[in-house]
Amino acid sequence: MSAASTPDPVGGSGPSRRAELLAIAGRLFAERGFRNTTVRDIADAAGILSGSLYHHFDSKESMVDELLDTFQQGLFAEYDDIEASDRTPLAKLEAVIRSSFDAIDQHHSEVAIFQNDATYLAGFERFGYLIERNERFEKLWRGLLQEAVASGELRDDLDIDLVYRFIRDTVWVAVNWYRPGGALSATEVADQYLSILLKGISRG
Amino acid sequence: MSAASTPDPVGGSGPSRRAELLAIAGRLFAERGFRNTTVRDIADAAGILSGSLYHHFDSKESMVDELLDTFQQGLFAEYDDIEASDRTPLAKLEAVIRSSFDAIDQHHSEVAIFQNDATYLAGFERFGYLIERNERFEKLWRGLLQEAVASGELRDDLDIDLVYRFIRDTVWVAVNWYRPGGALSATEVADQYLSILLKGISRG
DNA sequence: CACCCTACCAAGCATTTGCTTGGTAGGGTG
DNA sequence: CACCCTACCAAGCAAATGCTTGGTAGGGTG
Repeated sequence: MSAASTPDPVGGSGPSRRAELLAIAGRLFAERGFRNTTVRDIADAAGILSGSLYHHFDSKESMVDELLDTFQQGLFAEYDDIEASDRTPLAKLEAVIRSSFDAIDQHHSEVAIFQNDATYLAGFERFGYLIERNERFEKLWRGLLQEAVASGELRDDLDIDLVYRFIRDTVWVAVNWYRPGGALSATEVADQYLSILLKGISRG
Repeated sequence: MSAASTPDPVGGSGPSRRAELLAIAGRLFAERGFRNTTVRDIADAAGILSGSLYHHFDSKESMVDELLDTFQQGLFAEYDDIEASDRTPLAKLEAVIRSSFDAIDQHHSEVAIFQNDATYLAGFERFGYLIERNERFEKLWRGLLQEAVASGELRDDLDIDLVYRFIRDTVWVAVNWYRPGGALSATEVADQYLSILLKGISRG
């Protein structure tokens, strides 16, 4: 049972079978939730028997693990670039928000899985990194908010904790209705979201 | 097996055992999700054996059904009052939002269950009413928004669909972090949310 | 041709899950 | 005391679920 080979043992012809299966699993996890997706569901969707999945992966957990870890690494790389860039705090915040809508567009399954199952998964040692990264995430967003208040770009009469949660939720919850390839592009959605967030919806 | 008696067969001494069990189930459903809460979990939390639950309820589904249906009836009664009241569209919208934060405070479990499991449950005939009420909900909120735009109270340069989802999500997602009896009261949270929503977070 | 490797099948096992069945303790009522 | 009702227990069943084991078809390589 060597099984569960390393991610993409080869490097030639199109998406490997392993990558295909992972994408299928991701879609199902995103739709039904991790715990409510059975290995038989995944196998059925792939046209194979459930046992055959274990030729490619150690366990069902390994699949989400790989999906979430890979996705988050990419996202944080973008965040780090933005944080290190030369902009005002508010401009950084805007960039981070746009980058997040982009993630919803480009990595829809992973974002949905994270939104729905991270709390549950974080309860296992294996997924301890979810907690660490969540703290890192919160520190970054909250920090940008505080700097933007300090720099005078944002109102100072609001509860920062509440504003933080407001923004975070508003952005990420969009994964529940946004569909890649739909009427509005991720950029258009981000534009309007930022307009509402910054200027409000009331007239004048 | 008459079993699964009508809600609260008696009418005297404090919360009936049945009501207690329902509250326990609600808390667990809210925490872990409906499908991830087993009847044994509920029974354990209540200090009885799982089979004993079936003296009070027909099925696990009956429990969520009763929880959600009862809650929604109350909520829509409030919405109807507001809609029928004598206020401007924007004032109605504000009232509806405040009423929703109140629901998060007073019926935390039910709101959480609805947020997490409504999509899944709506797939069953028994829960068809969830779809109907969702349409009614959407019609009401969206209608108020349109009227408020028409009356000149709200900006007219935004995508109404997007604004609708923005508000809806922003309000209800709060159930994930708001805790009744916490630092901020539901009213205080509603105040700040409305301030952000209407005026935005940017300065000036 | 012999060998090996990838991707799969066929069968099944242990555990968990929702629910059923038949029974019982204990309090109230005639 | 006889009777009944509520709230439970004890035991277990059928289905679903994650995963294991041993095997095989088929293509590539020496």
